[in-house]
Amino acid sequence: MSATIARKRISESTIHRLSLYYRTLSLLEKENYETVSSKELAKREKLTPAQVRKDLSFFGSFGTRGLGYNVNELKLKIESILGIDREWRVALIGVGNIGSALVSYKEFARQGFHIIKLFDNDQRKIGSNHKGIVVSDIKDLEKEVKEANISMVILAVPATVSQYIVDDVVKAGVTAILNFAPVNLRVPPFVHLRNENMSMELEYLSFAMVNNHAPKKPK
Amino acid sequence: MSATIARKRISESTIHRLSLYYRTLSLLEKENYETVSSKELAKREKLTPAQVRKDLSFFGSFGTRGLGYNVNELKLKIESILGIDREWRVALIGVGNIGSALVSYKEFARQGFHIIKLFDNDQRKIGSNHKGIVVSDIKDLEKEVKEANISMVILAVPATVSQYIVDDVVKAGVTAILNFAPVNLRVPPFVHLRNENMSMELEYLSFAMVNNHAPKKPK
DNA sequence: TACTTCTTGTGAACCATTTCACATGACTCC
DNA sequence: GGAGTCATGTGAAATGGTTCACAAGAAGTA
Repeated sequence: MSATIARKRISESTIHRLSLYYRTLSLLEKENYETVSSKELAKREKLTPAQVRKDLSFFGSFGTRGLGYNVNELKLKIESILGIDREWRVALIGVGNIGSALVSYKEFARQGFHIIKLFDNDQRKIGSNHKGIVVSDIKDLEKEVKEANISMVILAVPATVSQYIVDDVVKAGVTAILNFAPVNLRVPPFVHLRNENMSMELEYLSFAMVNNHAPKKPK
Repeated sequence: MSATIARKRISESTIHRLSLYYRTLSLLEKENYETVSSKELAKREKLTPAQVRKDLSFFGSFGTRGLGYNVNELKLKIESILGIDREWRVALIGVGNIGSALVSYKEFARQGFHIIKLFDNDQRKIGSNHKGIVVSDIKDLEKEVKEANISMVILAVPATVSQYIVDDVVKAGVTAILNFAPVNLRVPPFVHLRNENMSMELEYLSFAMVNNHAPKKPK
């Protein structure tokens, strides 16, 4: 009935792959597939069928032997595992280049991440309206985060100030932070911090080109 | 003299960590550090010193026993390993939300990735100017990519059209693509394709919150 | 030069993740 | 309902990545 609680520690890669499965299941659903096999799912993600089955097996057994997985059912299961079967109330801090792009990024909302508050420290931005949300003064962070019942923060502020801001965010009681600045932030052990480093993948590409790394591991 | 060619296959995680080391070394350089030990570097990245040394050891021995690594020297070495010791000519396709944010994203240029061409298929955008670059018609992709000697493409187009566009990009002879659309793209085996999935980390956060996953592996 | 301290570079040991391989169950068709 | 096919779920094996532990080199001190 409720989500299976994973006891064994689940690897980061497994979780990332669940995200991929979820996306593909949504697509399959739109394409009116009733069921899907680990083989088909694997093919779409360029993985092995065993990998797919093992990933899912950490959380239960959702398939039918001989048939595969019911697309809609599995999608719902993964939604519940990932915790995206609910509405997350998210604040975005830093309405610059990246920040404003993220406000309009529909993919977030589609997965249940709703940006409902914007903050900045720039007087010219405070009070302005982005996609129906008025930018608040970062000084009111703690108060407004609490009032709006925010549980996640996306940080899109310049690297130079991000440690100060993250300290404030933590003070405001937020325990999940997605950071876009290219810096290593310090947070207390009970706070979940993830970094989105957009240069990293470009650097990987450049490494691969220069070193003639095989683009994909051979099937 | 020239870059050490890695013979053993290097893991993706090692390369990603090199990116991190690079960033931290740049910082250390600014802070006027002469040398740095694997211990200090590890501390800053929340890794073990052995991990740092092992990563570097795949490419040579850059340190001095008893002393550590020369900050500037190691930085240059990593630049050369990652292939960011040169200017990469990059085209960005799709001047929407994300696309326009990326044009102004200074971090790319700082690492040698220069966006010098913009493309879109929207007549209202074609001809407009973003940060000094005039948006070209996607129809002229092949011609302009060749003329401008582009070797990498950043794809920031809607998921629905991205496969068509990536086909054109491949036809134009580009072999390194960074895709921001949440789809699995098909490319020939000789093309390097990386995906930047911005929802993935939010989903990881949500998973972690819901499942009380320890935010960080204990030291 | 002998002694101490520091820190690298690296095989070997350890641990985690992926893949294999197969028993098991579901469905279909004669 | 027996035979054939398909595809899951999962221990066990294989592979890959991380950490350990230590020999060896560099610098400083006396």
